Amino acid sequence: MYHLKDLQLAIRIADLHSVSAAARELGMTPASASAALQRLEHKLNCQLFARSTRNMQLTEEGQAFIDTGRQALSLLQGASDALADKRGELRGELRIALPSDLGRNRVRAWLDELTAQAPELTLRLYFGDQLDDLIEQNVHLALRYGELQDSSLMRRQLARMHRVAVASPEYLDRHGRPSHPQQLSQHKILLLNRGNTPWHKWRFADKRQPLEVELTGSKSCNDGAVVKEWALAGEGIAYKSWFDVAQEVTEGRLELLLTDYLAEPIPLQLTYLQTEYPSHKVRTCIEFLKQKCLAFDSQYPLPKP
Amino acid sequence: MYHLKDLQLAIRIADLHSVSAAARELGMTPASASAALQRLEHKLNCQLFARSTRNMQLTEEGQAFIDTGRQALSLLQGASDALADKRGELRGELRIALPSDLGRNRVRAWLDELTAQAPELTLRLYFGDQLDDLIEQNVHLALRYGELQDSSLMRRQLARMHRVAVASPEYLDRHGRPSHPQQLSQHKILLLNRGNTPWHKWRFADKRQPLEVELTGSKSCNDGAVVKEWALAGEGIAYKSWFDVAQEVTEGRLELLLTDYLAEPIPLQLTYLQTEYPSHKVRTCIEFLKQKCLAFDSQYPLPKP
DNA sequence: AATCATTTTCAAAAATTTTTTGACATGTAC
DNA sequence: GTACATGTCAAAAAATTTTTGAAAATGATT
Repeated sequence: MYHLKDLQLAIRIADLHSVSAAARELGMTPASASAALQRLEHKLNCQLFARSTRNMQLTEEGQAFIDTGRQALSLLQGASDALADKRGELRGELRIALPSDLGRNRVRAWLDELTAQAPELTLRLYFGDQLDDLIEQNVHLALRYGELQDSSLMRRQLARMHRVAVASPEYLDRHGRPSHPQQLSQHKILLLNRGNTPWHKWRFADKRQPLEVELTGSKSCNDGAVVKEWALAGEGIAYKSWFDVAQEVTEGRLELLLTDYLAEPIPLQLTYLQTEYPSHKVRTCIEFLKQKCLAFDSQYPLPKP
Repeated sequence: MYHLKDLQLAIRIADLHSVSAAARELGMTPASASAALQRLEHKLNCQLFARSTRNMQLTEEGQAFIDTGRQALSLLQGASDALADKRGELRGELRIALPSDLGRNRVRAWLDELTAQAPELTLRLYFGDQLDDLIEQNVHLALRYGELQDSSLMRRQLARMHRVAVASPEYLDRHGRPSHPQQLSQHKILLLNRGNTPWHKWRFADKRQPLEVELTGSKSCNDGAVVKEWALAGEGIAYKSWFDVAQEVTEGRLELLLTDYLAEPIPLQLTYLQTEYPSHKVRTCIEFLKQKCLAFDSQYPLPKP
C-alpha cells in the first residue's frame, strides 16, 4: 500500500511530463521523486510511464490508473478541506494564477489584505498572461480576461471592464493624438504576446458597430506589466484593461485615447476546476475579490466622454 | 499528506469500533495502530474518534471523513486491481466468509484447488454461520444460504439445494424412523443457533403445501459442522442442506428422512459488495465455485423418492 | 465493591523507509 | 561541438514508523 504523496507526485509527473518539474513543484529533489515513482510502480507491479531521458509519457495502464487516482485524491482533498471548513478555519495553501499587470499592481495588494486577516493561509501566486492549462498549472483559481470556453471549468465573473488605448502625455505631445482607431497604424504600437504571436487585433466600436484594427507592433512582449511600463516610458500606445491603467490615468501619467470608440467591455473571470466543490478558503477568496472589484468600480469610474 | 495505510486503518477502526481489532486484522501491533491513528488525526488537525478506553466511536466530523475516505480507497483499490486484471494475473488476497460445515468439508478443498492453479493468490477464510455484516467482516465474498435482503449487496446464485432431515442409522435403529414431520417432536433434535436463539422452525411440504414444524432442541450450537458431527455420533436428528450431508448419506453414515416431505430448495448465494466492480480474482473465484457447484449437482443427485 | 481481562496509550529503542548527496549517462538546444 | 538539463544510481544521512514493555483506564464479572 503506497503513500498518498507518491500518488500525488505521479499525478503531477503525468501532468507535467517531467519528474524534475513535478519534484520542483512539490519541493523535493529529482532523485527523491524518481525513487518515489519507482517505488509506486514497483508496488503496483506495473510501469506507469514510458520513459525517454527527456520525456515522461503515461502508458495506457498508467493513464487509467492516474485518471482514477486523480478522482480519489480529489475526493480525499475535499474530505480534508471539509474538516477545516466545518471549523470555519482559513488555513492551508491557496494557489492563484494572475494576469501579470493586474496581478502585480492591484490584486497582489488585495490578497495581502486577505492573508493579513487569515494568517494561516499560505499564498502561492503565479503571474503570467499565457492562458495555460489550469490542470497543468495546478492552481485553485485563475484570474483571466475574456470568455473561457473550457467546459470543465467553473467561472465566476468579477467585473466587466473596457479595454482602452493609452499612452504617456510625452509620447502624445511628440507624435500627436489619434482621433480615430484607423490612425493608430501611424503610431508606435505596444503589443502583448499571447502564445507565440503578438495579439495584434484591437477592438473598438464606431456608433455601436464593431471596428477591429489590425496593427503591427514596434515592441511586443509576453508580459502585460512590461507593456504598461513601455507606455509609461513613452514608447508608444498600448491597449489595456481599464483595471490596469485607471490609477496611472487618474494620476496623469497616462492619457486615455479614443474614448468615443470604446468596444464592449470584456469580462474579468475567476475560473476554477469543477472536480471539487470549492473549499471554504477558495470560496472566501472568490467573494473577497468580488468585493474588491466592486469597490474598484466605484473608486475609479471610467471617464465617459 | 498522510499514508494510505493510515486511512485504511482508520476505516477499519471505524468499522470495528476498536483500534486493537483493526490492528490485529491488518497485522500490526495495537501500539503502532494507535500511533498511526494519532498521526492521521494530527495531520487532519481534527479528532476523528471519540475515545473511551473500551470503545472508539466516530465523531460527526470523523464520520464524514471516513465516508468519503472509504469511497476514495475503494476507487484506488479498484485502480490497482484493474492493473493486475489487465495482465490477467491472479494475485493478491481473497477474503471469503463461509458457512461452517459447507466451508470446512467441501468448499475449502475446492478453494485449495483454485489456489493450486493460482499460487500468487492468498486465501483468507472466515468460517461461521452467523450472518454478520459484510462490511464489518471486510471480506470480498460471503457464501450464504437463503435470500439476502441487504440491497447494498450484489449476489450470484450458485445452486438451489434442498434441506433434509438426517440422522445416523444407529440413532434411527434405536429410536425409530419418523414417517411424518409432525413425529419429529418425539425425537432428539439437533439445532443450529443463528444469532442468540436456536433456529427451531424446520420447513417441509405436504403435497406442495408448506408445512412448518416448530421444535425444541436437545442440543444446539452456533456451528453447523458441529451439528453434523452430533448427528454422525447418533445424538439425534439434524436439518441440513443436502450439500452438507450428501457424502455422508452416500457412504451410509447418515440416513435421509422424510424425503416425501421436502420443502422448496433454498438458494446458495455468493454475496459481495456493490461498491466496486468485482476484480478479476473475485470474478474468477465466483465462476470457479459456480462450476464446482454444478459438478457437485451431477455427482451427488438428491435421491428422489 | 473489587477483581479481571481488555483496551488505549506512552516513551525509548530498534527497524524500516525516505531523502539527500554527488555522480553519470543521455538527449536537446544553440 | 558544447553547454545544459534530465532521469537514475549507490551510499550515506535523516526522518519516519514499528516494536517493546509498561502504565492507566474502563466495562464486565464475581
